[in-house]
Amino acid sequence: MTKKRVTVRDLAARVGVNVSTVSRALNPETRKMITPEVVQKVVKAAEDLGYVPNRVAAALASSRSHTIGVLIPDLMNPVFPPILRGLQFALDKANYTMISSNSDNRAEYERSSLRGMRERAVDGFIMATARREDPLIDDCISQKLPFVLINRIVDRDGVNAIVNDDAAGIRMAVEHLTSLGHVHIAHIAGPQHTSTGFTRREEFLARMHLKDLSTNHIVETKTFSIEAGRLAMNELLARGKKVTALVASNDLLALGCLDAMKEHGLRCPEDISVVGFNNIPFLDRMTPALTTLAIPHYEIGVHAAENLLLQIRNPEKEPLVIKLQPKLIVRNSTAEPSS
Amino acid sequence: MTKKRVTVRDLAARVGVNVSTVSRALNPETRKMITPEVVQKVVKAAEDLGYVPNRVAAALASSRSHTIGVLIPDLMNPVFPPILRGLQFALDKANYTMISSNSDNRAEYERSSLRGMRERAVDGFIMATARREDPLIDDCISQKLPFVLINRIVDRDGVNAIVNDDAAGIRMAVEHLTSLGHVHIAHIAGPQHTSTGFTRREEFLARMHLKDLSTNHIVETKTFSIEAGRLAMNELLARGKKVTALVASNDLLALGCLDAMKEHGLRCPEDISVVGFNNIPFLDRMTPALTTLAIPHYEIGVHAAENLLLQIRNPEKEPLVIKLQPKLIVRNSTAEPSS
DNA sequence: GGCTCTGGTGCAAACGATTGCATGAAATTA
DNA sequence: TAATTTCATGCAATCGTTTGCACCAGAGCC
Repeated sequence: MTKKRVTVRDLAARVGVNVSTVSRALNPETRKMITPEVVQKVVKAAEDLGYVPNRVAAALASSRSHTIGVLIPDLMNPVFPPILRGLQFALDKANYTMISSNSDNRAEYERSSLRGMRERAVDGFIMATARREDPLIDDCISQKLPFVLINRIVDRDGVNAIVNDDAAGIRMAVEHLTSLGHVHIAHIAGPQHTSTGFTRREEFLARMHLKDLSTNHIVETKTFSIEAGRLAMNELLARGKKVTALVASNDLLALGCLDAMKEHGLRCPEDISVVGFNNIPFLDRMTPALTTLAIPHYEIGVHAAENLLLQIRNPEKEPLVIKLQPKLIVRNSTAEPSS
Repeated sequence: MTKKRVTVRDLAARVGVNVSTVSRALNPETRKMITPEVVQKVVKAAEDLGYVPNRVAAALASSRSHTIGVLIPDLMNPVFPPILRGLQFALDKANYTMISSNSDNRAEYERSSLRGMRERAVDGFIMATARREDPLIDDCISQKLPFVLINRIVDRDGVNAIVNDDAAGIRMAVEHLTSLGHVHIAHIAGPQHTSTGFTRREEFLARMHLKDLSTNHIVETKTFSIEAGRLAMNELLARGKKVTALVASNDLLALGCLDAMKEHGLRCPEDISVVGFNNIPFLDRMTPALTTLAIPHYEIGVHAAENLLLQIRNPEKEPLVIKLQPKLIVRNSTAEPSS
């Protein structure tokens, strides 16, 4: 009537060995302890009986769930899907799965997500939600939970992270604009509590100083979003100072800037050149196509997963920060200043 | 030295009750069996000791993992992130989590994903990967696994699904074009093994027949992708027949069509009007901004999760198909025929 | 005041694996 | 040939919950 689940016990009975032998025969890591011929038989029995291992039981017994948790601040931001693909690719190879959660940037939600994941006994975390000072991450450290940060990093060190080389990116952006002849360059800075927003702004300042250019045209935003970009640009324009180019802390902000410019009857790149950051898809089809910095998202995912797995296998592993290089993609939202 | 995990046993000892009481006190569904005062004490002890329940053990014991599996065909397609958000929203409320997997449209991968999820003892599935005839789904049915289909549906019935009303969408698209005065209308049809590609094409045929318009201009693609759209459009143009408008089976195909048109020196909408399907983000910023059909993605996710949970709680539930209405978004990739 | 209910708890058996240790036979060595 | 090592396998405890059933005291009933 009620066809019960097939368990290792059933396989053991059928092959005529102990469950422990079955367990070892089925687990690639312990398979070598068992006579190939027995392994053979066990595998066949498993197929015949349609055995589906119960990873939940395995997780409980071994206290390794082969699952990791992923915290994403904003799934609607197109940078994340490719990262998730990269993660999945690398995790698959190691027979791990992920449970992911989108926080919409709400710290409280991140905390409860993390808790939920811990309850589900994940073996580690990938976090893309880090703020520069983040109690959640301090908790993870003090509780010795394995994790790796992506995109955003914290101020303290001793953590594993795979990030974009933000400073290098801004350097390229500024270099690009100045080489076109721009001197009145603005910066729409992202949230300063995130390392991305902060680092990009810092480097912008540094580069501009180096070239003896004015850094008076900086506006900070509260979030990385189109709307925030629009508001910031409105503020910048309201100041009435001369600006012929701007670098936005990311593409969404850049889009908002373009919207605000349109509202003010300003053209891009004729009146103001704009460069973004992230190279999100489809923006090459806009008019103007956005000049931006491409980031190897997929690779970030792959590296993050690999790093995390290393850490899980060897908790003593030295923390590692990998900075991947961005690439400047010049399109037609940037041009020589017309004035 | 090694601070052990806090378990129900510890709480029981501290409060001076049996573990079963602790378990019942902590579980909202059984809490009412216990004296409020005892519940109180247990909860306090849990907080004091920093108890983190082990859902893995709970899942094993109760054979309900409170986890569902989600199969996505192409995470890079912007329709999916909002669906995932909708899913997460509805699952959260019920204290469920999801593990999701992106198949890149590979049936083989879907099969192994599904297997992996079953091993992880998920309580049900959300599948966006369905082909019209899909052995994987037949398997799920015969094994009585709870699942709900989203976006795409299978030919057989008796399944739960939350889909867009594709026929209605195409109807609107054709209506829009004919009311502008178009008569030479082409259709770039998506893969016919998916219900979306198939239904949209069928309805296109039906509508055109109804209006006594020629249906000679149909090209089918193998995938829903920009590149496939480009190739299809090239083929259509190579036929050399007069076409003043086209409806693409989805936005990605529409983008490909626009690319092909550009290569051939054709303008949109002056030479050919184009309407897409899905309303993916940022396409309102292109030139021309794409006329398309908006689909309530987030709601699809919410409904799908709710439906699945219902099904999990009551396996005898009657299968339900919900069709959500799309909305025509007219932008400037469509205009009156110029000739 | 005896008798049935009832509702709160305790007991102990699952759930389905993993894994340290014991065991015994075969293989190696002296 | 005896002693020793090695290797494949078995034994049984364990992981941390859930949950059916037994139990008992007090409440309600006649």
